[in-house]
Amino acid sequence: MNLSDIIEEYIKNAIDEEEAIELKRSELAQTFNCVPSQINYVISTRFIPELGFYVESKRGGGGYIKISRISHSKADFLKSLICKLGSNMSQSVMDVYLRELLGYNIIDEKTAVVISTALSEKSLGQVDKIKRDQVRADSFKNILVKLI
Amino acid sequence: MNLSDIIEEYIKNAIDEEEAIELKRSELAQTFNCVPSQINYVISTRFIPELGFYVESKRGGGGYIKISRISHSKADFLKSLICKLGSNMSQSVMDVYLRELLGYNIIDEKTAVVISTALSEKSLGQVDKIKRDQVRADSFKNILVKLI
DNA sequence: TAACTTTGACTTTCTTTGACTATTATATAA
DNA sequence: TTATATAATAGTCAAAGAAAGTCAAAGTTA
Repeated sequence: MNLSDIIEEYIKNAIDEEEAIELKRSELAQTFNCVPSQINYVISTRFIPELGFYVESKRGGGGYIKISRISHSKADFLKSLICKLGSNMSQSVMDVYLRELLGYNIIDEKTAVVISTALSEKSLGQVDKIKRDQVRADSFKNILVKLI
Repeated sequence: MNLSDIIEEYIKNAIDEEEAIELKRSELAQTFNCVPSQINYVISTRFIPELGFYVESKRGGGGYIKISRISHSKADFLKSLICKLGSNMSQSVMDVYLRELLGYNIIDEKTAVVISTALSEKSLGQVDKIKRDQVRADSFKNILVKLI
């Protein structure tokens, strides 16, 4: 576990049951003995909307960073997700979506793993590299449609 | 016994009773006084799913290589199925296997649908027809390994 | 000779750091 | 009271650092 992972865990722990929490970037940085911008790094890689979080902040005196959990209607979510998808999808982007679906309880852990594995770079290894992302997008969309 | 064999033994020893271990590629390479990529060689030749292992890793600071034993407590069924599978699988053959897995309660209905959809002829439509059955076999095998 | 092993140069991914910028609240000056 | 300076925050971005991955050439061995 690196520092970013530790900070991530700390924040998730702090949110826990709450709907949202308010942090002081500089305090948190001091707590973990890192530069303040590392907090931004952690937030921008681990508390993104795709993972079910929403972040607001304010600068200046009394500034803060507020992290909230977001909740969504499942059907709407699936539909809008399908619309959003293009004809290409990398494995990492897919995994982000899967985590998002997980976060909203639209799929369970096992299903996420199955999909991720089925369409991993490894599984599609025999497909031309250029086409892999297209095949993945096709398949993923078909699955989402079935899930509705 | 060559170096790769020794490293293999070392890792197997380290896993021993454990479910999984986390290695640092560079540390291990130092321990055995070899180049880091030799660790990849050992892993890719001796810790493959067919031999009962699966491997995950992460690059960058705090990176690691995690090797897990595929647990024995789970159905031998999956293992023997994996061994049985060839390098080609049509959609209809896959669906037969899925129904079988369903019958043994190894997967649930939803998972079966997801897999079937993910690897349907439609989903793989962009893959050359000749390769579709190979890709499906690869992917299916990877899924089975994950299911263990 | 064919298969397996060892090596190393190059690539990719993820993290950490720090200099510089932008915004907000508060104190001070006009 | 209003404008301005100052301090207190947070944001951005790119460079440096820290792993792991890939691939092909060279070496070994059966």
